[in-house]
Amino acid sequence: MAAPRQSSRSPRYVGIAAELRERILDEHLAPHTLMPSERELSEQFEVSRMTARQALMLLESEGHVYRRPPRGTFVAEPRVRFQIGSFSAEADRLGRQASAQLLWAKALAGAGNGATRARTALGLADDDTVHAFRRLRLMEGEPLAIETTYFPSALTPGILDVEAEGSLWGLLRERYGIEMTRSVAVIESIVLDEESCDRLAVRAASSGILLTRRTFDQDDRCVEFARDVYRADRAAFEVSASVAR
Amino acid sequence: MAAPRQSSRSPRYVGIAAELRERILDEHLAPHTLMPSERELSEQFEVSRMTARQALMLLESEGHVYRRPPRGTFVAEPRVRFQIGSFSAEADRLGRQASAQLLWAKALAGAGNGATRARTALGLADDDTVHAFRRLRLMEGEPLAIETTYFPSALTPGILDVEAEGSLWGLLRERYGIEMTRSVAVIESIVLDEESCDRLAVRAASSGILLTRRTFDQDDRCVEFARDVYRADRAAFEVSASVAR
DNA sequence: CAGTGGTCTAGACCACTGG
DNA sequence: CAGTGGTCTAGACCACTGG
Repeated sequence: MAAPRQSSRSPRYVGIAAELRERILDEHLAPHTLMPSERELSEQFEVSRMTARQALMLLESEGHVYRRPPRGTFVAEPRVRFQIGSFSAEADRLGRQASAQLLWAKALAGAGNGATRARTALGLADDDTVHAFRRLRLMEGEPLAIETTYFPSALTPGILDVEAEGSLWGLLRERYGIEMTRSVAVIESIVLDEESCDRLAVRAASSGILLTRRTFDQDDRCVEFARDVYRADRAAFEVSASVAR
Repeated sequence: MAAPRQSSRSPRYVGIAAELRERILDEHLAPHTLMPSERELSEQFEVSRMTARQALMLLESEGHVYRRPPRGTFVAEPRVRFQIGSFSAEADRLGRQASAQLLWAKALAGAGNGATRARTALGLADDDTVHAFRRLRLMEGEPLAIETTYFPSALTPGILDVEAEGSLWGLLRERYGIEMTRSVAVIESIVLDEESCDRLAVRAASSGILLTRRTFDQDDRCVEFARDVYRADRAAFEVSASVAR
């Protein structure tokens, strides 16, 4: 029940995490390799299970391992590098299979539901409606992001009736003659909410990257507002910018 | 010593965090307002201190509160929005005071120390040297980022002897006639290492945003490689991109 | 010196999975 | 049914700060 001497300066769990991290990196442990359980670690390092647990939780937050109760803790895969606004294109470039699972599609009017924010971003009036899609995006069958996309209803009649398992931007081009030309986005680090964690198959309160995007067409109209949530342990973003003078 | 019924579906600490989050948002608690201590919460909610602690740690990871032992837990400030490659410029735009604290400046040759990686990024040969700076960047006196910047030595003779408290890009322009024109960057979510946490005055293993950047000049030579680490709770990035066809 | 968060112990019960 | 991680208890000692 008593705590022992605090002889060394850095906590036990940090040292245990460092040793496990070294094992993963130095021995090039393959992704999905099973790690020792919390109880095994607590015996090996002669600490309580809560301390062993802290070490594994640190490694998880770093993206080195992932946890799948009640199966165990496993070595994680490296991150996928994305460019703004092109989940499908980036998958193509990497030679991987991208797909989308429609969660919902609806027309939004009035306030609330993100409709107000979307209308503002799209430069619409208060009584305009928007068409909205929420889709789970997967790469090689693994869920990586949840995209919520808003289009002005006036520009996209009938879009809600189309199957939305592929590229929405492709649909805009082919069906509505709208060419996306540039995007402006904000990227930030967030904690994922409960629903997102479920959908993305990560544990509660995992770290995520929020990308909020406005996309403009050939006439420089804002034709898309999107709020995309990515798994922070699996995604990185590549961006380019010209330097302001 | 025994755990109680697990009657409701969501954990106690999530509910406690939700209630505290609501207090902060609904009552518009001012940044730096003192929150209840772990011991106070454990009494109020009739849970053990470890459970109250879990709730506060969740709020901390969300950026709603920050902790300053042994003073207590406080309401956090909102995030600052950055553009790629312009700490000083963005501070100007926001009407805030930016500054830099030089941590070190040196010439790097041979392998290791990030020199190999910097040379590769800058397109240099193995026997070229690079000039490197590490600086703590502050806004209104608050540390927000640690920048590590590499320049080809051949292009920047004598740069190590200049005071580096201001804009390095300004220095390049005025002293070396180098105009930065565009940047390519990768943004990802990381866990901050021990030294970075110390410098940025956040707790061990806090979440950070890593921005790795290459910047090109008027002749499209890569003249800068940078590895910048931002506090995830205080920074967001605004980027723009043209759509690939 | 009172009070804080950080770390740690040595247990407990839970839902859930795969063999 | 054995084993996992998730949650939780009821304590403990620590370094450190501000009054």
